[in-house]
Amino acid sequence: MHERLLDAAAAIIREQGHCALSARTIADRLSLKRQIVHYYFETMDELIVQLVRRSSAQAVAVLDSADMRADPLRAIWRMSNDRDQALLALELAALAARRPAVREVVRQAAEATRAAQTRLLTDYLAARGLSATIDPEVATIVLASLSYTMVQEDAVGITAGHEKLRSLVDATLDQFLRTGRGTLPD
Amino acid sequence: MHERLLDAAAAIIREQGHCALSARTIADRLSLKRQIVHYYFETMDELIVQLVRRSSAQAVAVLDSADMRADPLRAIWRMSNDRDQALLALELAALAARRPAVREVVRQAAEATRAAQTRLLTDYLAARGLSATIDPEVATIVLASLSYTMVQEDAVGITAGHEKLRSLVDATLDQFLRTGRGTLPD
DNA sequence: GTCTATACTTCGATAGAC
DNA sequence: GTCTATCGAAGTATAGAC
Repeated sequence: MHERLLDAAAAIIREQGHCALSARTIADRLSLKRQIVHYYFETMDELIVQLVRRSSAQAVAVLDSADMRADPLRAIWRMSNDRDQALLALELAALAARRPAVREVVRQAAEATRAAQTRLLTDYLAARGLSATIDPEVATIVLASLSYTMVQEDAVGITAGHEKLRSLVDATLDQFLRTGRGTLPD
Repeated sequence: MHERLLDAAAAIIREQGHCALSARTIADRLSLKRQIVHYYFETMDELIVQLVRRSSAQAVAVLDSADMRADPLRAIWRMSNDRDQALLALELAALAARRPAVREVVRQAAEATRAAQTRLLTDYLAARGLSATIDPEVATIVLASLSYTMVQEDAVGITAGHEKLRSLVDATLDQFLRTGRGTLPD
């Protein structure tokens, strides 16, 4: 039941935003009474903290798995473009900015994801004897930032320029995969 | 009073997030009773719609003013890095994604800002007879995306890689201003 | 214009029955 | 484990006094 409550919480945050998260909305989704939440979690803050820890561990596990290593930049790009995952991460960040009790755990989760992405790219370069023309950590931030922005904007119906941006990123990643380096013209 | 209520609403959203926005928190900030909000605005949705329209008009006016034209890319970069403005825009976008009644007006506001930024850059290039190596609209999205991401992350205490990213963007914008074109190495 | 008063809903959290 | 019952606080909104 512990896990099912966290699943329900994640679904609510993704579908309706973190403002909609409450003991009632979680329990309703499982056709239970809202007091059940307080039986499994002392407070709502504690529930959120555990949700963040679980999501972060899953994301880092995927990043550290073997099938990300063939094309790490595109893997990061695809992962950050995963709509469900991105919306959850965005909402958790917004939540953390206002809620002291979950701030630190969200900060740690975000930095762990960033570190795993950077490690993935650094290992790729080292294995091929390449020296990057851009810092690997900066590259991961740029990719994550662009994809999160597009997911966020898509949710509002803003699409101006998105197709062109996706084409540019795809072309740049293709070039990187073929030649070991690429440039984003400005 | 109409304007003061909108000012208070904007301040609450910036400081505490859009979940904290209510008739009560707005009125409290002005030492008034919460019912005053319903005298000036039929519903909370209507208040938010008017706040979005006002903020958008102000932003577009700044972008269309003469002192942005000397270095448009840096102007866009500085503007998107304005903490107060960025936090308000991010919260309004998050709010719009979940609140049908304000979705359309936020979408229009965001596309108006993007169009004004793109126009600024396009005019700059045309006045100097430059042809950009990157689409102006895509350039504005990249700059806005990177700065919004850093503002958002700063609010949570995430700082990994931010200094390096700011240095890279600064160097790239310097190069663009000097030579009329620049490259973001990847 | 701004207030008091009111109605109804949802929130987090606790106590205690079964 | 899950429930009913209850609390105080906060939410939107309306009616009506001054």
